[in-house]
Amino acid sequence: MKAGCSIVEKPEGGGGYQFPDWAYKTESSPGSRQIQLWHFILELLQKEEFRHVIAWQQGEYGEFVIKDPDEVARLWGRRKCKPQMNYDKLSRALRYYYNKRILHKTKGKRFTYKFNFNKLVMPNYPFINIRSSDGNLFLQTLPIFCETSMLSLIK
DNA sequence: AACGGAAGAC
DNA sequence: GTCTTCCGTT
Repeated sequence: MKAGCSIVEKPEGGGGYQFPDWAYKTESSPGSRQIQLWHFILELLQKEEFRHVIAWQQGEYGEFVIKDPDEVARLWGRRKCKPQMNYDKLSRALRYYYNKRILHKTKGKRFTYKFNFNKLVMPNYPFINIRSSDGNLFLQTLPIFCETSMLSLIK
């Protein structure tokens, strides 16, 4: 067993889950293995405590900015028990998402990437599962859903 | 900073 | 398969 690998980062008390189940289904989803990087990114994005580290870019739905690359890498490394993780390696993993159509780069904007939510999430997770106990809060967290597929379902 | 090939871990 | 590690190139 590796040293320092027993960390279980569960959002506690105040933070709570603002995110639908599927965003946390990293270990319980059918046939799944380890946590995926894009799950982790969404997780950070969803918590206010990490807003100085990573945050949604206002104006562009699904676009986010890594404000502190070293810290994001450190947190990712801690989660994956990879103490040697850094932004160079993390960003290589992000680049592999380009062909998978999970992410793409916002060219010209430093440390800025964009989720392809409509391609990635909606086909995989039915609308019914995206409901949170607090609808308004959810809309703030993931405006992309309102802008794309959700609207057509609501209207 | 950002990209993507290559090899390897799991 | 999903990264992690390393690294030459742009």
